Amino acid sequence: MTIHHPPGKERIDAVRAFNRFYTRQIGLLDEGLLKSSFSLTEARVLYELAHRDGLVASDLVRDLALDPGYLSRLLKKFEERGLVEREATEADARRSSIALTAAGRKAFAPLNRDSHDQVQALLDKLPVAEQDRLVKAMGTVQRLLGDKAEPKVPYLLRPLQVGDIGWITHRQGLIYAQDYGWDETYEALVAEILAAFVKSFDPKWERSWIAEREGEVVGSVFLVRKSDEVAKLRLLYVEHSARGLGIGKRLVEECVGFARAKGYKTLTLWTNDILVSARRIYEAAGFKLTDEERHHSFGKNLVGQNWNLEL
Amino acid sequence: MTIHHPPGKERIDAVRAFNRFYTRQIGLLDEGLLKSSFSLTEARVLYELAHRDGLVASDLVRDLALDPGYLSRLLKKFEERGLVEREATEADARRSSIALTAAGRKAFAPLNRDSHDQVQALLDKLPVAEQDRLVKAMGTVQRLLGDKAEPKVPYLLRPLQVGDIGWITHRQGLIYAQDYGWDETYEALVAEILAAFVKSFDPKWERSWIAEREGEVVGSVFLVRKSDEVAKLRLLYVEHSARGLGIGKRLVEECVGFARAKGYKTLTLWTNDILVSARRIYEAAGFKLTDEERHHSFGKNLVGQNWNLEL
DNA sequence: ACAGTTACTTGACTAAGTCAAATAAATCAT
DNA sequence: ATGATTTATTTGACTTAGTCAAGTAACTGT
Repeated sequence: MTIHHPPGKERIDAVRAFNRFYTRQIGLLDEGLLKSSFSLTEARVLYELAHRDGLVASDLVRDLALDPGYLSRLLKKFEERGLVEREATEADARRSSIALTAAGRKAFAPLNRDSHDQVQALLDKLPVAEQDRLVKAMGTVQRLLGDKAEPKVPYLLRPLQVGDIGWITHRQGLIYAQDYGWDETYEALVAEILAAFVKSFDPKWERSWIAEREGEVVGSVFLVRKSDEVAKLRLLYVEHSARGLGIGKRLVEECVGFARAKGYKTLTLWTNDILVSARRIYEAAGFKLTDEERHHSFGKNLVGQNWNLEL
Repeated sequence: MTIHHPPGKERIDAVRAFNRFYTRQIGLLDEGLLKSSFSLTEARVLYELAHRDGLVASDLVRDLALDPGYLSRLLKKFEERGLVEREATEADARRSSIALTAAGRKAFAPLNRDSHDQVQALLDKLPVAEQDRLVKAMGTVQRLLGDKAEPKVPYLLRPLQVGDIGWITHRQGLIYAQDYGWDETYEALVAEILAAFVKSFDPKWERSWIAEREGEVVGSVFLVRKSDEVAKLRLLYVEHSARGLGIGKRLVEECVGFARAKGYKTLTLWTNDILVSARRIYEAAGFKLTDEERHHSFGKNLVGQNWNLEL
């Protein structure tokens, strides 16, 4: 089976269709403003002022992509109506920080409430599970199109939760099918290993590390006990989208550290020679190749390798 | 472990944040139009005219949410510039169907190309896998907010593909954790069953059915051979979002039909008494409860049931 | 047939946004 | 420090985009 990536044109058209769709969607949401005395742009400015402190005109110009002249007049009008106050900043006499007055907040409140209610009405039409999907999908769009502001925490490690072993099986199945053409028996092997891990899990001697980034699983590794002296590292993987953050290295380091702390003498692992980037991580961590054997698995001819690290 | 549904307020705020974000996004995309001689609204009208035939003014008013008077003048201007032609419809003399002329198509082409290129440039900043995620997320948003135009094919059944067994494990793990509080050992059981299914799969006697809706897995069922005479139905599930379409019933019917066709004498299954909606499906299909036993599994006290259907 | 709609048009506006030029206060490079 | 540049904001002079209400002609249902 091959994984289907739509050709570029199809993706571009899909994005354009979404833009048309959302242009209309925003138009519909704006209608809610008609009964207020504010335009969409005014409402956007008020929103920013209500939610952020110490704003200066140029911030608004940049963040809302407004014409400076237009904004200047708009703020002047707000000031005349007593909705905002401007105070010159100490550092730079050209700029003044803009803040809503009590009257401004009072004028904004119904606007804000209407917008809130409108969105609530929109969401209420969907069952909760779909509301979650919607929010999640919007978050994905925003994150992918956003200014790539890297999250403060690039990733975090946590133990296994419900849903993880299925998810990891799913992703590993797809990734190895996509990258190396392995068939569904690899996915089945992952499922089997993970099922056994959960069933016979011994927290004293074993552990899992799930790497999560912005709420999504982007990598994992498992350490299982083979004997009093030997632990095995299993199923290391990192999502393509999360490569280059050192997650693979970190996962292996965690394993090694845990194995040492528990007093294992040897940490062993099995992999295949074609998995080059994983191999580099193992080498860097001090693993030595002990033996190789040809095998036919997952629909391919492969060369399996055992690696050991003496602790 | 409980599954976290953000409270309503959080979801509403997330949607509002997305609206603000996309308002800006669309603003940025519109800047591309500045160098053309068309406004955003004009471009939207031209786009519709270029892509749909036999449009009438009121279609545009409805679909693009325009003011009729504004559109009327806009079309008049287009007509004067020779970009569109209007022809009275036979059925209704008030309406006339609007079409781009050759000159209109020529004027639209660079506009269209610019928009295409702009989106392409946007997408090119992302790796292909993320482009796919973006398109998929946009599709989800559009579908959930859209006019609920039910797809023509409500669902389709297909056999197992790479990625499915992990996905099904993931979803079943989460759903049963969410609905009944079962722990991760249930997910492990699903993984184990599915791994075994793939490993020992005998296409002559066994089969899987995956229900897919708009490209997403929404349900599944598996039939495995226990002996020459007995087949077992396993792991029936349907996503909450896809309930009410008769998918569960259909999956069981497919199983029963297959078992009959293969000459099995008995179709058996194991379930738990709390799974009420599944039980109804089994009863409707003619299954009889043969025995029950209390057991402690998945972190709960449960009553397991065996059901049989004599074929 | 005729009351009520619907499809579109026109007139009379106003709000919204643009563009260029001006001003004043920073910053930068000697 | 000094002059050249840049940045932040304002102002003037516009154009465009969009709204609202009223009007006309053609259709629909009873």
